[in-house]
Amino acid sequence: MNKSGEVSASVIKRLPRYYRFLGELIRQKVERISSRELAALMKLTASQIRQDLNCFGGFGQQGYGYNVMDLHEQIGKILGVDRRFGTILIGAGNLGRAIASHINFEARGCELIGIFDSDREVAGKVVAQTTVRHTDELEFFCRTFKPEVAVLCIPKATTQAVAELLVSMGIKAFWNFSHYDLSIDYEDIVVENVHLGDSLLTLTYGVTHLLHGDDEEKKEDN
Amino acid sequence: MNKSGEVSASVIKRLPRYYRFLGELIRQKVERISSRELAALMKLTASQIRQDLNCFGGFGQQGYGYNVMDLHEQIGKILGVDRRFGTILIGAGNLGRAIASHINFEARGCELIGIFDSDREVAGKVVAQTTVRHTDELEFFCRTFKPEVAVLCIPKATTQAVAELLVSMGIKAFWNFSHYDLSIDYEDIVVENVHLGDSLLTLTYGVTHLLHGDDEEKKEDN
DNA sequence: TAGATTGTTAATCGATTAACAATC
DNA sequence: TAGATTGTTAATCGATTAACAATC
Repeated sequence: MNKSGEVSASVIKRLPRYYRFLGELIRQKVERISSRELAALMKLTASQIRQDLNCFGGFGQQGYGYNVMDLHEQIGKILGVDRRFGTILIGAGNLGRAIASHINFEARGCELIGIFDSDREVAGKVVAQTTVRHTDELEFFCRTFKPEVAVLCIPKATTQAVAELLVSMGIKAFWNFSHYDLSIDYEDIVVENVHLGDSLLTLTYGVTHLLHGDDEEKKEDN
Repeated sequence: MNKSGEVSASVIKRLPRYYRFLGELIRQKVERISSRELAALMKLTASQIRQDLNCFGGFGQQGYGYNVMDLHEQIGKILGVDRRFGTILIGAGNLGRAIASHINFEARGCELIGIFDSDREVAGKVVAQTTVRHTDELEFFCRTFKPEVAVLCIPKATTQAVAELLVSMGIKAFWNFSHYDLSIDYEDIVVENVHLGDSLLTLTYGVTHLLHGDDEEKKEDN
């Protein structure tokens, strides 16, 4: 945590991983854990864990460590998993359909209430228990149901325009899978870009240099 | 770049994005660009761009800037897009099928030569011009075709075991979409974990705190 | 040559790690 | 109480930014 109450992006990015590991520990019936033990498990330092958690408050107890269930719940609250942000998905192609059916939105504070596609062939089909609507209905839908989060699985070329329309309809956050770096000029819009292609290229870099004996390499991401 | 020839992970993670923006500039027929102009476009500092590029060599020319085509090609070579790493994908569920058809592997130095699934109902079906094989054939396939990269789109529970088998069959790198943090004990294995759930949670954090007037918020990733 | 912009060194900033007093 | 482990401050490390001499 810096001078004011701001939590740095590095810390925030680690929170979901803590949440995930704590969930797993609950499943394994672990009741308490020390920062040292958790660090060993997650391949971090105990120091970092304590620093990270103390950005949000003192969740532990000296001499004991952390109660797993309690810490899991606290981090969940910080992340907002108890929310129900109305969420729409635009673009029901291969990727869009996979995201819609593969991701547990509810477990992450979002509720998928609408799927849209500009292709009239696709509209009407059912994906993840939801009937795909044509994008013609988008504005009416937004006015009626006021979704706050939009998942973009549309081509690069249309992304900027669609995003601007959605912002004007009240969308507050984008989970952007399009190949485009969404940088809205509006303030107070949250953007999370997922560049799968970039991720694969990072891997390619790794293999390329591994096989070429730049003997430093030993990658492990999170 | 640190003392020895090692390039830091932060720099490597930015390379694909440079590559992407330069590709776009080529499409727009831009011939040359200065670090200052590129920085404005990518929302970075000119200093950072010059530092990053100079980890790999002097690609620019004083008083002129960088030749876009040339720089694009150089970064491509560094990433390894001119390679043809034999690549297999395990798990032809929703996500696996979407990845197989949505990602341009060839443009990123990988060639998708096999898709596998443990479900006999799925095996035999065609995904991305490739017939899905049953995992029974996996070992024989690896011995025969010697793939180096594996894309894992399988459930959490099976990931560790599958990964270990694949390492023993000579796989050098994993693009891991399973919910599991793959940390192979073997050295010289490259892992790129894609945690879509974590990414969505980061977004949820953003919306949660945006709407709650932690007025600092103004997120824009990578 | 003069102007522009790089490559590179030095300064700053932030994030991670170490240390330890507080306390359960 | 004694032992363990946190919360937090201080030290270190690395990454980003600024500055500027080199050079096209």
